[in-house]
Amino acid sequence: MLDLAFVRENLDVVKQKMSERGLPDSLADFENIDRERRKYLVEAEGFKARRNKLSEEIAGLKRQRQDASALIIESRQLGDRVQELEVKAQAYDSQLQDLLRQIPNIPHPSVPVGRSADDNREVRRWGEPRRFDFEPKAHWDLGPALGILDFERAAKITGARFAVYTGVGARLERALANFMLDLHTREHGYTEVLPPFIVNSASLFGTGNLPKFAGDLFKLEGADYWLIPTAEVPVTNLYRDEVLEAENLPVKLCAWTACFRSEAGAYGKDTRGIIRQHQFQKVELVKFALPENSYDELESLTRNAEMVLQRLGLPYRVVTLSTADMGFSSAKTYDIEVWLPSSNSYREISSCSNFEAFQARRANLRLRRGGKGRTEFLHTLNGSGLAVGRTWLAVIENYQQADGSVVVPEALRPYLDGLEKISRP
RNA sequence: GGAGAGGUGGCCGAGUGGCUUAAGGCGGCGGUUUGCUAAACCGUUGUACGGUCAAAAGCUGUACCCAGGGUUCGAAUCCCUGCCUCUCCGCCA
Repeated sequence: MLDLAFVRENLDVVKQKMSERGLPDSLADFENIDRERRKYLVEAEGFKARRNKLSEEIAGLKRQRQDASALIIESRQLGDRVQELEVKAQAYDSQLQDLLRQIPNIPHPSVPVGRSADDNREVRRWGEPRRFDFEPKAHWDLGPALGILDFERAAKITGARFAVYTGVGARLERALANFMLDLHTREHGYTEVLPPFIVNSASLFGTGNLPKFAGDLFKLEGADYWLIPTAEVPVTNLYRDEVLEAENLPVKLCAWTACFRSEAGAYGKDTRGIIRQHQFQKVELVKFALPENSYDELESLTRNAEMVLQRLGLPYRVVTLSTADMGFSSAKTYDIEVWLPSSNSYREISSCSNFEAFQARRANLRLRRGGKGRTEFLHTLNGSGLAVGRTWLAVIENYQQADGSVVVPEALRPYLDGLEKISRP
C-alpha cells in the first residue's frame, strides 16, 4: 500500500506508473473522493467537538444537582447530526481505502519499462547449458521410468496438478531442502524459521495477496484460515504491528514450507510434469532491512539464491522483470531462471524482490533508530532460495544419462548417503 | 469439546457511567546538582486521520484501553458477537 499523502501529492506520477505496469486508470475519481471524505470528516468532527463540550457542561450541572435537560436535548440533536455525517464520511473513506489498496507498488527507476515478459532485461548468466549426445528426456518421462515420480496415483488420491514422490525421489526432495537450508543458515547468515502453513486473512493482506488475489489461494471452509501460497506470508508477518530496533537490522530469515496455489487462470500452462503444481515445497529467504540499504540487500539476497544453483552446477541466468511482468507489491524483482533441457530454455526457479515499504505499510512493520525518535516503516525483501520442486526437476533433467539414469550432483551426495547415481531399481 | 478467569500506553499496573484531558510505577528522553559513574530532584513522553500554514515548527480538532457492533446527552467502565491468552476437565500425535 502506498501512503495516502504521497498519492494525494503525486497523483500524476502514480497514474503514470500504473499505466507503465499496463493497468487501467482506476484513479479518475480519487481527487473527488478524497475531497468529499475530508469535507464530511471536518464537519463531523466539528459537531463532535461541540458535543464533547456539552457533555462536560452536563456533567458539571449534574454534579451541582442542577437541571441539564436543555443541554441533553441539544446534545442528542448534535448526536443525530454527527451520525448522518459519519455515515457519509465513512462511505467515502471506504471508497478511498479500496482505491488505495488497488494501487500497486511504484517500480524502482532501474526497472525496465515494458509491455510484457519479453521486455525483461537479462542481467547475467552463469554456466553453460550442457550439450547432449542423445535426445534428452523431460522429467515427466524420466521420473516415472525411474520409479521416483508418480502422477497417476496422485491424480487418483487427489487430482490434477499433484504428484507423488517415491523412494529416492522423495529423498532427493528432502535432500535438496536440507542442502538449501544448510547453505543459507551456515554460510549466508540466515536464521531458520518453521512457520504455520495456514494463515489468517490479516497476514495475506499484509503481504498484498488480499484482497486482490484471493482467487489464487486455497481457503479453508468455515474459518478465516488460508493455505499459504509461499512462506513469504507467514514469515513477513512475524513482526506485524511490531517495532524493530535499527541496530538489529537486517533480520535475515529462511524457511522451508509447503506452498499451495490454486493456479486458477493457468489452465493449459505447464500441465505436464511438476513445474506448476497446486502443492510444492520451497525454501524462502526473507529480509527486514533499513530503507537506505534495501537495494544492496536485494543484490546479496539474489546472490544467496544463485549460490544454490552454482553449488549444484545448474546453468542459469538472472533477469530484471519489466514493469509489465513484476508482482503487485514489488518495487523491483530479479527472476533467476534455470536451464531446462526439456523446454530448451531458461525457466523461473526463483523470484527475488524488494517491496520497499509497501508491505511494511500494510503490515505495520516499523523500525526505530537508537531506541528513540519517530518510528518509520522498514523495507521487506524476499526471494526463493529455491523452489525445491523445480530444482528437483532441473537436477533430473540436466544430470540425465543416455541410459535414463541420473547422476547425483556432488553437493547433494552427503545428503543421500553418498549416492552417486539414480538408476532404475 | 466442556467449565471458569482474563485482554488497559514501550513495560508493569490502578480504574464498576461524568473532577480520567487513563492514577502510580518502570523504562526512554531533556535538564539541575556533580572529579567521573551512580544516586537524588525537576520536566517530558504514543499512534492515526484532519484543520491552520507557501512549507516546517507550532497551535488545534477527532479517534484509539483486543476487534466489531449496540445502549446512553456521555462508555476503558454496561450489553451482544468474534478473536486471543491463562487455569481445570475431556480428547489426541
